[in-house]
Amino acid sequence: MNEDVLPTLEDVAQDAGVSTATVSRCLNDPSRVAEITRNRVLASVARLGYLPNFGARALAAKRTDTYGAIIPTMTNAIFARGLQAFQDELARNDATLLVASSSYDPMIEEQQIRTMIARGIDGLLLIGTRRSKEIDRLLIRRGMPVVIAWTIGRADPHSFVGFDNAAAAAAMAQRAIDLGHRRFAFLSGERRRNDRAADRVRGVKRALKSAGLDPAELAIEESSYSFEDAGIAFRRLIERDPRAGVVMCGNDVQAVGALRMAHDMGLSVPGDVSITGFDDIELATVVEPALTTVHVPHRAMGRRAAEVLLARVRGDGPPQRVKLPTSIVERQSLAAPPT
Amino acid sequence: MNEDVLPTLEDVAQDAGVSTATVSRCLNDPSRVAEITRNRVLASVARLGYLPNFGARALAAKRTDTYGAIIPTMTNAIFARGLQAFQDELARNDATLLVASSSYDPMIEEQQIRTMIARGIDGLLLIGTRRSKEIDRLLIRRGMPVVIAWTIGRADPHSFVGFDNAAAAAAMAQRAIDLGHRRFAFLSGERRRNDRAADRVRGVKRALKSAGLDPAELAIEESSYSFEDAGIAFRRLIERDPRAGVVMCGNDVQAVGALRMAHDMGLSVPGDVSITGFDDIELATVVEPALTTVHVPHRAMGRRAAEVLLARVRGDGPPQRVKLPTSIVERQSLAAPPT
DNA sequence: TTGTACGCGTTATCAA
DNA sequence: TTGATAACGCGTACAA
Repeated sequence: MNEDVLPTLEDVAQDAGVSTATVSRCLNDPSRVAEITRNRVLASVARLGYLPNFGARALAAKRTDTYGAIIPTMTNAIFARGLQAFQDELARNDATLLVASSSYDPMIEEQQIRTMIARGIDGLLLIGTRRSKEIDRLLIRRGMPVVIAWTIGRADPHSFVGFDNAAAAAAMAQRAIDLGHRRFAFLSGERRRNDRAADRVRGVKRALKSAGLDPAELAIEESSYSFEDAGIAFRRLIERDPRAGVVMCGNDVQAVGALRMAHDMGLSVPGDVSITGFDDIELATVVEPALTTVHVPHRAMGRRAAEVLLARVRGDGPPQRVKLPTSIVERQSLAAPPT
Repeated sequence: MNEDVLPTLEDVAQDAGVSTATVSRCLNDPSRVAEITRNRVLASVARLGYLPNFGARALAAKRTDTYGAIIPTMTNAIFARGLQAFQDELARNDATLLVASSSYDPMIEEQQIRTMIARGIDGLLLIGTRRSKEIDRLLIRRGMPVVIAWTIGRADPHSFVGFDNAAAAAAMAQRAIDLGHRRFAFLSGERRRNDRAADRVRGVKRALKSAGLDPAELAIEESSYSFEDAGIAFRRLIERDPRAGVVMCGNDVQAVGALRMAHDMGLSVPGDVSITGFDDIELATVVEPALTTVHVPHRAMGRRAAEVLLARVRGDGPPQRVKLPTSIVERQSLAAPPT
């Protein structure tokens, strides 16, 4: 039946009665070969079931059409959605996606970046800006095109496709202030390892300050992004300030954890205390009360990130900074404080 | 400063005063080189910041240490968790993960399989068994190690790491029967494109039959895996059989959609109607009432799948069939029917 | 234990 | 428009 070994360019060339160069051209730049020969070659390709050898192609062409993405976790819907959009856009451009998750650990991320570079990726998607100078230098030295998503960094050699975390959080705080709230608490993610979490807290403090409130009075607790931990942190916040009118949360998962704990503590939401989320994942709509939260365009971010990265690799101009809009989705978990 | 080109094996060899073969050995099989030379070589590697060229290595070694995974969607927590575990295990073995999602479309999956083969993966993780004979033949012809997860197929050239979908669903039905239920409805995923969905329905019918009930009376509606669609399908089911005592759902996402629709329709759960889920994702614990559902060991599946695949690539024996246990998690959404 | 030298399957340059 | 052929950078027999 079939040979045991896979067909090579050489085999196709022989079968079609042309040189390997012609076969290669047929595959990579069909317009440069006469239609009649091209048809003959493509027929041979199909008949032999030829597929180019990836290693050989990468070696000769110095590119892999492979892109890397390192995200904090795959199990949060926000990254999953963004990643899916990123991959879809890559696929549309005949590129494939290499994935790793860092568990929000910069050291792990650094190792994964090295691995991916060694894997010959053409470009890299990273989340946020918290990483060592060394690894940044390595990226730059290797000329690796990088797009950073989920945030808008300062000027940088890298591209950015994200949104203003501080401004989005500030807007939500302002909304609560407008409703008459004066006592705020914040249930945050780990700010030390996560610049988006830090930015969100910063945004809220800014909003408080410009409303004439004292940012120093903002009670802050940090928790991991699990329902369980978030619930515990929520209880600590309430214990610290039983009169807090709004507990703003770093993301929707934490907000749902807070919601559940509030329920367990016999607190009504938003009657006794308001709770706000961040991200607007589907989860926000199925809990009771539904979460008032910040809508973030995750899919658009993933897609745009891929576009920016692909353009960069193709050499279309300098790094870009794409700032996407966020909005507040009003549902039931935020209301005016009891009078 | 630095050269514009990246250092090669040659550069390292020159720097360390040895041959390229020795450097290569240092990197791939350190035990085969004297400690003193090895140290010198590794020092050069570090100083020059050498990283092996992926294409060259793949070409010469005929492997890429890259594994593919094609899953229906990244946005369902069950696959996200499994995929994360799969990747973690790969990383532990110095391998990386290539990802694509097929949106439950066999044609898309087929194209992605081809892309991944061309990309030179060493092994492949697929979900379920619904695919064309052709693509299966291609996989076999190329000698591609494949592990199929989330189900236990029949004997096959491929490995399996999954669970018995039919038996798990049957067990849940039996639980409801034991509670006294007699009128069942099933809210399923699209069975035509999804063998796990089909198996689950089959399992329930089997349980009904062996309890002396008529499987033909089981009302079935299909929906996509979104809260919205599932809610609509739930309403159709209730309209078809207003006296249904239990609506079993194909997964937790659908069950939550059903729960919400029941709430909107003024039905109390489990007072007026019981609802069961499948998967046991975190979501199941935060809704009200919490879902009684089938617990599936997603992480273990991902990890074991990686182990099986890696073993297969290393040539450790024939394909394996790993069957993992499932269990029923009793929460609040299933109760005895009103008497 | 180390070195020599060839082959892996492409792409791309240069001629024809 | 097509064909020879030289890289591309590494792994690995085989030899020393």
